[in-house]
Amino acid sequence: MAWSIAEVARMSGVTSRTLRHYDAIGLLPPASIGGNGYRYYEQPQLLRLQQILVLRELGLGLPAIAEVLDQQTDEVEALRDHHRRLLAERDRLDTLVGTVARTIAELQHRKGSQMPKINRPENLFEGFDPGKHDSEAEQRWPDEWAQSQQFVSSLTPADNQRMQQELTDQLVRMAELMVAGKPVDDPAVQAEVDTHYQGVARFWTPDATAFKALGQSYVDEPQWHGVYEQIAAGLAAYQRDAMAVYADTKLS
Amino acid sequence: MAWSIAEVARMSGVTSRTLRHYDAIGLLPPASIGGNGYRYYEQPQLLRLQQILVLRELGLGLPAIAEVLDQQTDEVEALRDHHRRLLAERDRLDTLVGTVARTIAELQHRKGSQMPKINRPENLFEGFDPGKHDSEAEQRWPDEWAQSQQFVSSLTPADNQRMQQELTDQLVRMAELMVAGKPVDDPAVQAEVDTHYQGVARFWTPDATAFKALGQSYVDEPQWHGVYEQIAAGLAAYQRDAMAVYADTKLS
DNA sequence: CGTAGAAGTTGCCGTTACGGCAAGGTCAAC
DNA sequence: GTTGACCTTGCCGTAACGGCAACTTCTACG
Repeated sequence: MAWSIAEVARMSGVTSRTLRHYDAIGLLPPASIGGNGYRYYEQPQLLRLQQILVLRELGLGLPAIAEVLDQQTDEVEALRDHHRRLLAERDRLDTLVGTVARTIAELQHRKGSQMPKINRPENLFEGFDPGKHDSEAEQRWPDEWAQSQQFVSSLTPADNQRMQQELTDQLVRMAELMVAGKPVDDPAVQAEVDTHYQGVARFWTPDATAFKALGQSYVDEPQWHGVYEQIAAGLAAYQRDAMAVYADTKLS
Repeated sequence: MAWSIAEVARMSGVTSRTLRHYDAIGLLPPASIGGNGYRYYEQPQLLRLQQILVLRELGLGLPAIAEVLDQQTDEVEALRDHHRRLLAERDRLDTLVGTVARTIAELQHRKGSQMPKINRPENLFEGFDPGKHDSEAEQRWPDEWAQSQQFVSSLTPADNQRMQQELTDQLVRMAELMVAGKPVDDPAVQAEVDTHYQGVARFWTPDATAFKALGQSYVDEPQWHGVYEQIAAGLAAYQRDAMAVYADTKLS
């Protein structure tokens, strides 16, 4: 009784592609090949296939399986050899697992303690006097300055509280982008600048030059600079650069 | 300062072939390419290469490394992912190691129609009468025999208990070596025989011929033979052969 | 200034055990 | 005769390069 390749595949659970492969490497030649080139398998081939699959389950390589089944190598010997390699490989993975785990722990430790730290102080705007800054803005854009002052005076303490909260959120998000290494022209960073711009626009509407000057003031004005640097080192300059890009691409 | 590919290879310990590969897959493009097609690297590339090698040491794939270094993926996230895969693979190998070991044991069982099982009976020396054996030794080495008997009579029951414990340990270790397929001239086996020799030397000091005869007696004398075979089938003959090798190499 | 030798380049094959696909021939049934 | 299932060979791809071949370029030396 001769079986076709698909029948053997169904009976054994392997694919016909695999059977062709085993034929190609000489591991399991069919019992006969028809005049049409078809492969036909019989009982001995099925037995051999089962033996192949058992050894394959153990992770033995196909050349090693062939040697064992062709009696060129003692089966126990081959398996002991294989066992040693498995042990070595498992031990290697074992130490690797430990190394990777320690690396993860170290990275998290470094991130949370030493390197680019992101703070979120509660009293960020404590002692922040609105009149003590923006002196340059007051001189260069007097109309807008007056408009802005009028808006500020209309705010309730609760309004102030909420806006400070919003701003702190924005700063922290920006700091995260900076720590993540995003360049200032990254879309995510620019989206954050846009949020900032919308916030500023509630007070007054800066053009490209004014917006860049505002960014520069975050670095120059000690009060603003202190606020930014309290969040994360280098954030003031990062914010200024991001705002400059925004001014150039969206405001001109 | 620009370095050629071979200079970078020497500095970093990788091959130039690897650097070309990293260029080909876009992982580490050179800083510039000369009109002659030569690759030239500079400081930032060296830094990136070091980062690549660190992550490669952890077993991370090159595409994953590229994602991490290009800030497309969080490093900790990638490593956690990698850690999970490593754990799964290690566990797979772990079960495979057990499966292969059991298969080897089963094959040996079938092959010798005897189980390579190692027993550790508590009553190994129960009913063991020192006077009922070593009859040949008594005749061939009467002086040493008398000396040995004198030493035996000086032992307390606690001494006897301890020495039986020691001997059982030795036998079990020897059985493990046998089951592991070690040949009798394997260093580990010979080290075990040496321990055995030191133990015997507390009673008397056999030469090569006497030590071989002692080993043979473990096979011939029913009481000793029973002790060895209770530990593992074939252990008596294995011990004898190992002792013969030891006598030939160390005692003559 | 010509040439040898070192060093650079691209490109292709091989590694493991197949998976997937394409082009084309064959078989069985209607 | 046609259709659809089944078969064939053959090539590409996988991970991370190693190795080799064929060819060009740089550098030092007599």
